[in-house]
Amino acid sequence: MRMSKLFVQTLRENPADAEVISHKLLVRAGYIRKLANGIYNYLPLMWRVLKKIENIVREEMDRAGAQELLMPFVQPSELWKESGRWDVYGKELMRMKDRHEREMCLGPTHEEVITAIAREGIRSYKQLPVNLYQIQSKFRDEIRPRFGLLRGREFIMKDAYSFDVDEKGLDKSYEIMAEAYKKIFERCGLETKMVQSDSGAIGGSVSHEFMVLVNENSETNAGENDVFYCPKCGYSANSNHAVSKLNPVNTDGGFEKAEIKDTPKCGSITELAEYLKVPSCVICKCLIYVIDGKYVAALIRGDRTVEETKLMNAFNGNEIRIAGNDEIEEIMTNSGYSAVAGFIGPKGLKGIEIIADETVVPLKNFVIGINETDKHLTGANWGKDVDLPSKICDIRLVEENDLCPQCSEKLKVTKGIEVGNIFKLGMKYSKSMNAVFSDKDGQEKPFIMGCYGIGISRTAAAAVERHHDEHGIIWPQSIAPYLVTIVPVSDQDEQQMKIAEEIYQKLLEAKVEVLIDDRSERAGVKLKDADLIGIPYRITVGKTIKDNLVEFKTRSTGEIEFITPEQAAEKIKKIIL
RNA sequence: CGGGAUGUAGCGCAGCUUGGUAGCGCACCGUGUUCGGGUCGCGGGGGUCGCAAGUUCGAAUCUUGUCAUCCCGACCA
Repeated sequence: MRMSKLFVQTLRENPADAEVISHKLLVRAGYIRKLANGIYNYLPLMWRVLKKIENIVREEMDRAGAQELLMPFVQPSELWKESGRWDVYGKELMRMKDRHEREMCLGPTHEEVITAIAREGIRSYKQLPVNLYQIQSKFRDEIRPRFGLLRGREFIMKDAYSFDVDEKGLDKSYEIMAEAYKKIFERCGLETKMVQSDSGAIGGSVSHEFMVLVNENSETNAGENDVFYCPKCGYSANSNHAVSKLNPVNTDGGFEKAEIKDTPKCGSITELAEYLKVPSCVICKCLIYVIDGKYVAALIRGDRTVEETKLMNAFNGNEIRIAGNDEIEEIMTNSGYSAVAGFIGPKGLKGIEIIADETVVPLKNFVIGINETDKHLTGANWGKDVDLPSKICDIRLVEENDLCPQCSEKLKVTKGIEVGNIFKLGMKYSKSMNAVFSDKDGQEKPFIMGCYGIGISRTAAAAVERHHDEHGIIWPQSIAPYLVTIVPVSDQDEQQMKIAEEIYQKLLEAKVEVLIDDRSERAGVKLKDADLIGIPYRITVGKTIKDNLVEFKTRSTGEIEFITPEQAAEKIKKIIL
């Protein structure tokens, strides 16, 4: 391709609305352009990158025995009502009506449609297992789109769905996909970590995410997920799912008897601990949450934080938020108290479920709220002064240096970009949508399903996030829009232009994806653009052509060598083999 | 949805306090110059100042409303 004809516009300055590096660079280098909030045009260079990623995904999915198909982007509400998700998916599902007032939605994911396909097309166990996938634009009306392609509303995704006879089959399908994913990301030049995760709105039991780990010290944190991992045994999990063993701490408050003490203005754990001169780990914290419209009181040790996803899952909820002051007031009134947040305790709460984190169980002679403002009960003990709730779960956020649940090594934390995930769905959809097959014994059984996603556009952005320098993008070779760019330094110099053109033709013949910067620009402009756009190899034809030498530069290493035009062409040909 | 900020040419911004009919840099067009890291000069095109209403002889500027965008929190590939 000739740069003079290529549809690309590079910018000198970063776009004002870009926050993360991948967004800035992709806009500056002319790969994407915003059309609306969270909605982007993929310009020719970007489209080439996306197609590269898609093809890697296709090859590995096909190799894993999956079959590609394409489902509609617009879906009827009926299917979503069958699965029950029409009411629980929330505003993220883009709903609309057609001219006949029929309710439709834009596909955020395709479990419903694929299940409908399976129930019509698969009648016998003999047809199983089967894995179907598609690569397509998805639409999720995100609350807050941001970070360019990393969190758009419209994005390209590969979604695959497996159907099996039984759990054992699903385990196998799941394993095959996990292996395929590892290969896919490896081929895309991305190091990923497969971590345990919460299964969220899609439902199901077991789930893993593929995370591209990003540096904590990068200027912005494009990694939106905290990943906890064990350097020793390899345990790793998203913070919304991670569990840990606790470092031993003193859980005895040391108070000699149960006594109500004045604790003026001690509404926070820090203030309370300081005032009573006790460590925060002997205080029992009580937080009020609203889960699917119902109030829940959560007890947790004072030095720990509630992980809201875990708490929500403990109640099989879909939506969780912390209660507001007016809601707390309502609970207090109903229970005959009048305390404000910070002085709430489980004792005497009416019409509200109470759950305790495991961390509060061993507490002795501890401190706890008693629903009286500016007072706390000290020296409390379970059973004697306060009842221990019957519902005891792990609802805490893991912290760095907690102990690994598998091997007790200290856990570490890092930021990650989720580029793929795999779920064991089980019968969630096949049951609700009555998708069944006849098993060996002639009995009808629901399919055992799995689903597997890869964010194609997000993977591209993650690659930029991971591979760039102060000059621009450094594409991994496998997903670069072009492999090599030829830059004649001066378009005034006939010999330079002639040699550049010769190399270009030679590489074209060898089916190399090659650019030639034939624009009538100064050297600086062309070289800056080559770096910004991030082509892996650059052949610069300059003054040294008088000695029959060109400069061969590798973008990723910065390595430069002077070789003959023939050698340069041969070198590129070798690279593609 | 809550908290904060911003909307002026394709992009980045100034002008607004103190109303007088819009400007700079990049990009674009013409021309000359320069030619291995975003040359320099001359000339040029492009904007209903987000939108609407109001105040005023007169509004980018003041008032009200509205829409959009960005950042911080609750969602997820």
